[in-house]
Amino acid sequence: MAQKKEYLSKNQKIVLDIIEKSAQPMKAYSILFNVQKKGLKAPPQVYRALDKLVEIGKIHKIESRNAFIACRNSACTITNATAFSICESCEDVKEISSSKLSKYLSNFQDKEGMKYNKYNLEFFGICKKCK
Amino acid sequence: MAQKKEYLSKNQKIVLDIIEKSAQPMKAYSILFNVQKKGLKAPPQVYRALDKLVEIGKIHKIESRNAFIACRNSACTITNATAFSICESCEDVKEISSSKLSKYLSNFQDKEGMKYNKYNLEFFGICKKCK
DNA sequence: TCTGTTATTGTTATATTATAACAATGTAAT
DNA sequence: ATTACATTGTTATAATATAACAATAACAGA
Repeated sequence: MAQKKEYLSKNQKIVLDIIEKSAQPMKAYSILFNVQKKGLKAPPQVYRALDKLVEIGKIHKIESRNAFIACRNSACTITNATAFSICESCEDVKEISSSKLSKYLSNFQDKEGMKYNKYNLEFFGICKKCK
Repeated sequence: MAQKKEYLSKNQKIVLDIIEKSAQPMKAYSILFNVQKKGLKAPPQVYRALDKLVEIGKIHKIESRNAFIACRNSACTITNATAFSICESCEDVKEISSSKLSKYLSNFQDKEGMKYNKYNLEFFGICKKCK
């Protein structure tokens, strides 16, 4: 599950660790604040790590929130098909893993028959706790 | 089709006009630059208009690009179910209107049976022109 | 018409998110 | 040792967005 962490650089590990420990998406500058004790002092150090981690699928960016969440899939390489549920009240975010949904969207074609190699879907609502 | 524009305030009309004239999504500060001749001098004036226009569905925000695009639906009130195709080469963006897709997503339930009142979907690929 | 209420606008300042540019260091193969 | 390449460190700045408050306009009810 965490095997691939071995291939990560020092800074990438540090940033991934802090995101994985968080139950919720973290903002870049909140990450920066939290890793300053580990020696990462400047934004580029954090953003570089974030870029790489997104690229390899260890984390995902929640675009509507400018925040980053750890990927909980066992494989953690799915960077091209992401879906999230976001509670608009408590801002709780969960990754949705529905093979039915991902099949449907991965096979989606538009009117001109164009297919896509990547998508990101964000659902919004009020979660059970907040209801 | 443009009936509802009557209910918009002066600044809202100015901002909507410029976005509607653009074939592509516009960034907030590009909008600001373009409306300065019309008297809107500061970011808050643009962002307020953008917020309102998004709220009433006249425009949509492309979250992955921090840009705003005019809604081409006749009704222009659909603010809660949006889907876009984005070319990663030329950055061309089109709103997808597929009743099949919107039905599928509007009815989607997660594992706990939770339904959502809103979603935003962004597809990425290479458009025909760029291929 | 007056008056209170609400929406809209104008304005300054500042917060938040993200990248450019370049120097320094580490790593690993030859 | 030398080269090549990835990673890190650092400073500065760009790009995106909001807070806070004053001024004005729009408008309904007394």
